Amino acid sequence: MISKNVRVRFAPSPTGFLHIGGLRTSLYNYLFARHHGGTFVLRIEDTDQSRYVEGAEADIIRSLEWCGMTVDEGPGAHAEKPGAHHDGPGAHHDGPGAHHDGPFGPYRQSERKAIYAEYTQKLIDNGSAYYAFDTADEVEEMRERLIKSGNPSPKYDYITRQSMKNSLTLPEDEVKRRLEAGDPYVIRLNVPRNKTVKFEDEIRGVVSFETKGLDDQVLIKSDGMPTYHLANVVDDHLMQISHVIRGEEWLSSTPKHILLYEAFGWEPPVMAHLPLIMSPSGGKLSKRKAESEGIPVNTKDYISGHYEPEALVNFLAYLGWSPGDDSEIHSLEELCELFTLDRVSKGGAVFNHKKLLWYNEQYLRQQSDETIAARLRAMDGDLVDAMPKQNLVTAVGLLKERVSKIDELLEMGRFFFEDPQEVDPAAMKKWKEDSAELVGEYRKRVDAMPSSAFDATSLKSTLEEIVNERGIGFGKLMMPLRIAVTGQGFGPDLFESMALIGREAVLRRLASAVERLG
RNA sequence: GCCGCGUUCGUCUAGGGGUUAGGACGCCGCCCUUUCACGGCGGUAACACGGGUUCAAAUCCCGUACGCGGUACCA
Repeated sequence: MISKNVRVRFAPSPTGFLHIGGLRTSLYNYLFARHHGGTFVLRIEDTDQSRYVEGAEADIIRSLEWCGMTVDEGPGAHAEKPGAHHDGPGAHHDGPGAHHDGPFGPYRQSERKAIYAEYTQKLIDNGSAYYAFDTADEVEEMRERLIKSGNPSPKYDYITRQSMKNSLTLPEDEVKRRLEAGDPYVIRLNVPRNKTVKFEDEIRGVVSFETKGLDDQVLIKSDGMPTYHLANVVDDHLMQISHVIRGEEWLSSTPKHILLYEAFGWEPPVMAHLPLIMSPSGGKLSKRKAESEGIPVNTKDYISGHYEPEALVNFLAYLGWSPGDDSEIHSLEELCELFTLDRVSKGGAVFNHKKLLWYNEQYLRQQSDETIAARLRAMDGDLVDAMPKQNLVTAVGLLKERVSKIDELLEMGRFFFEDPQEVDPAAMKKWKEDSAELVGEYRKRVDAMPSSAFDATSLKSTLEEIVNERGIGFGKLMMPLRIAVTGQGFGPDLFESMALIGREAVLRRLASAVERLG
C-alpha cells in the first residue's frame, strides 16, 4: 500500500532541450503524484557546469506547461505573474536562497552547494567517504595501465585505491596539509569490498548487485560541485521524496545510491525504473537516430510542429504503460485517475510515429470548427485573413477529417485562400486529352448560371448534365475540374469547395487551367 | 569483456497454469461516397529457443540466444 505522503520529482539536467523520453518520465511522475493526491516536484540538476545550456530550464518548464502538467514545487512553481507587484521592471525575486518556490528549496542543485558540503562531511566523518587527490590525468593513467594489463573495465575501487593518493593511503598529516594548502581534491564514496546490495524495484522486483562491480564513485568534484549520485540522494531525502521514478539508464547506479542512503542512515525512497523509449531501428531513442527516422526528439519540436498536446500526452502515457482494458483515448485527468506503477511494462517501447499521428487526428477532430479556425488565424494570419470568418469555419469543417495535424490544414486548404500556382504532378495523370474541352464547357455553363444559383447543388447538377449528355463517366470531368480549381488530385468535396471559393474565383481558375494545361 | 535489465502480431500492448491468445496503430480487402477522406465491416499477423516442474505452460523454474542499459570529476 502506498503511504499517505506521496512526493515525487522530475529531475532533468538543463543540458539541452527537453527530450521526449524525459517528458515521458516527467509524465509518469506527474500521473503518479496526482493519482495519489501527492506532490509533483521539479528539481533542476545543474551540477555539470560544463554542459549547462542557457534557456534549457525555461524550455523544460514551458514543455511541462504545454502538456498541462502543473508543478507543485520547483523553480518558478509559485512565481507571481509579471506585473502583479509594483516592483518595477527588472525586479528579481529569484536567486540563491529564494525559498518561495516551495518549502524544500532551493530547487536548483547549483544553489545547494553548502548543503552537499555539510552532508558530505558526515560521510567523511563516519568513514563512508574519503578525499582523493589524484588528478584527472593520474586516474586516466591508472585506467590505461590496467587496460593494458588486460582489465577491460578498470575502476577506482577497493583494490586500486590502495595505490592512489587519497586519505585512505596517505598519512593523516599529509592529508591535513594538502587540504589546508588548498590542493585540488575530489571526495569519493568508500565502497565496501564484498557486499551484496539489494533493493526492491516497484517495476522489476528485487534487483541485486555485488559491490565488487562498483567503483568508488566521485561524490564531490574538484570544482566543488556534487555529482548526480550524491546530489540526488541528499535532495531526495531532504525533499522527502517517497518514490523515485526514473529511466532504466539509472538502474545500474542505484546500488551506489542505496549505499549512500545506508551511509547516511536514511531510509531510501521506493525505486521504480521505467523502460526506455526505443528508436524504430533499435537502441535508445537518441537525437541522431530519431531525427534520421523522422521523429522529433525535443518537446519543443512538437510544440512548433503544431502537435496537439493532449495527443502527445496520451501517446506517451501508453508507451510503456496501459490501463489493462481496451481503451485508447484518455485525457490527462483520466490518465491521472488510471495510472498505477504496477501496470508499467518492463521492456523497452519503440516510438511509433504513425500512432502518434493517429492520436493527433483524434484530438484534432474532436475540436469544433470554430476553435480550429481561430487557431489557424493565430498561426498564419496573412493567409487566413484573406477569407471571411464564416467561410474559414466552413473550410475547416471540409478539411479537418483529412489531415493529421492542424498545420496541414493550411497546406491542404491553400486553394481556399489563393489560386493554385501549379498543379501537383501526381494529379496531372488525370488530366487527359479531352479535359480542357470538358472543363471549358463546364465553365461556360457555370458562367451562364445566375450568381444567385451558384451553390454546391447546382454546381454538381451542372456537371451531371454534361456527363449525361455525352455519356461519359463522372470522373472524366470530375478530376480535371478538381485539378483546375485546387491544383490537387485529392481534397474535400469539390462542389462544396467551389461554392466556398466563390463564383468569380472559380471561373477565373477554370479559364486559367484551360489555357495553361491545354 | 564484466554487471544489470528485458523478450506475446511489423509496432504499442492485454492475458500471469486450462483462452478459437484479445485490443489499438499500420497494412490489405469490401461497403459507403458517380471525387479525396471520415466512417462501417472483414482480413493479415505473435507467445525467441532448449530443457525441466505439472494431468495441463505464453503463463512457474533453469539454461541459451538475442536486444537494451551501465561500466566518467555526464546526467
